[in-house]
Amino acid sequence: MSTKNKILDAAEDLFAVKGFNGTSLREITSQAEVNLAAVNYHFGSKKELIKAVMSRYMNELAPNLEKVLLEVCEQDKPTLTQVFSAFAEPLLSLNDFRENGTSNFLQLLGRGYTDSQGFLRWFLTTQYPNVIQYFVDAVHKAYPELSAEEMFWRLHFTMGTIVFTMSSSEALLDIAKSDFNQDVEIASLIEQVIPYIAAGVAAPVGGART
Amino acid sequence: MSTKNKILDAAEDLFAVKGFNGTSLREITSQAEVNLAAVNYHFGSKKELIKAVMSRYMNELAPNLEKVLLEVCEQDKPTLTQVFSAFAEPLLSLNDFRENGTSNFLQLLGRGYTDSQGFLRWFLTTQYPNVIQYFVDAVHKAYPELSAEEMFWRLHFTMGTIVFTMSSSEALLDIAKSDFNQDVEIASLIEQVIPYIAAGVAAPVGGART
DNA sequence: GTCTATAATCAGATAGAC
DNA sequence: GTCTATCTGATTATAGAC
Repeated sequence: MSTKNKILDAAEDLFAVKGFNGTSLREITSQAEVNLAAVNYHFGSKKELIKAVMSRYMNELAPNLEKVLLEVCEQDKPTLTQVFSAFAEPLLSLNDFRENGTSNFLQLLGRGYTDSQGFLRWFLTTQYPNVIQYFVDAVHKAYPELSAEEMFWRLHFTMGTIVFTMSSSEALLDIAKSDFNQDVEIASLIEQVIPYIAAGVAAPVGGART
Repeated sequence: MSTKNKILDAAEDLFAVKGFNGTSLREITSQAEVNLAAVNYHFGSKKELIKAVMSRYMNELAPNLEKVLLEVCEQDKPTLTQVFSAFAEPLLSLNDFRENGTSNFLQLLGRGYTDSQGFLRWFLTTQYPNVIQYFVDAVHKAYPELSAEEMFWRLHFTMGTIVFTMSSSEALLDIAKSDFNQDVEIASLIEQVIPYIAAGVAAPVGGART
């Protein structure tokens, strides 16, 4: 395996667990068993390394997401559950791409939102605008009564649910195991979150009474 | 104002924006206009300072939360919307406690969950167990069909929604302003999130079809 | 491309004068 | 309690030999 990939793999694992700020290049190169200077040789800087780690996943994921979201859009009257379920398969197939790919990617997503003051949000919206556009279209088709403002907020609530859950998923899965003797996999976690976010987005406008 | 409080105030503001890892003691003391050595004199270490910042809010908030949650529990058949709405008033009253108190506190909560690898979760569950217990009781009374496992997951989804939304609230409020010319306040954000989380927690067990 | 060595900077913490 | 000065160790990044 090339030095570049060894660095990417080690960086990904460490970033997911300890965050971008919390991981030093020394930890990365030592876990990757390469020389410290290799990071700057291959990537130029730590910031570029972070981008490279994220791009590797997004380049794999984006075409698949665009495909399934377009398919949902082509239906006459898609349901919100269908929209959110569409994410499951592309996300889970990241596990074939790399070991723990799904949870690593979602954790990185969470880290990027909170660690680096919006840098990742900028990166995603400028580099992968289609995914976001298709998603908004799909939700709009499933729930046309939702105004643009309400859609904006509810999608961010949803992003929060996913990203936060996944960025603390390791701890949560541990607690679930010790408290309920329940050996939850990332796949079933995704299954559990879908009804939650679908119901949240589908909530009646202007105050639910549930 | 005492040196100790000047440090607490500055630390709080910086921690909320840049996270615990991302804020140095030098930044804190310089913004507080006190000497660098004062932090270690008054608090002993950076970790203790973090605890002190969080405790100041929790000691203010915990009794109020316990009170309103007990009130909800005393009702015959509370609704989930009532349970979550109960949080609004104590949280918003943090704005009287300190400028931007509500959003600062919620951002700190979010930081603590992702920055420091579970340290804050440990801190809250061991130092303020009553709040959590009363909350779980209230939700159980409003939705008794929910099993302990499902409750566990849905409450963490809810925590994610709140915490993530608030930790990126500054950016989100900016976007909302420029995109929709909508001047949203933290209070109306809380109002908007309540139907979302109430619907999510209330989602039918075993797969919603919405 | 890979290495050693080191520069330049910044971190948290502390000793000791006042 | 507050200050200056400094220690110790870690960080990112780079220069230059091989």
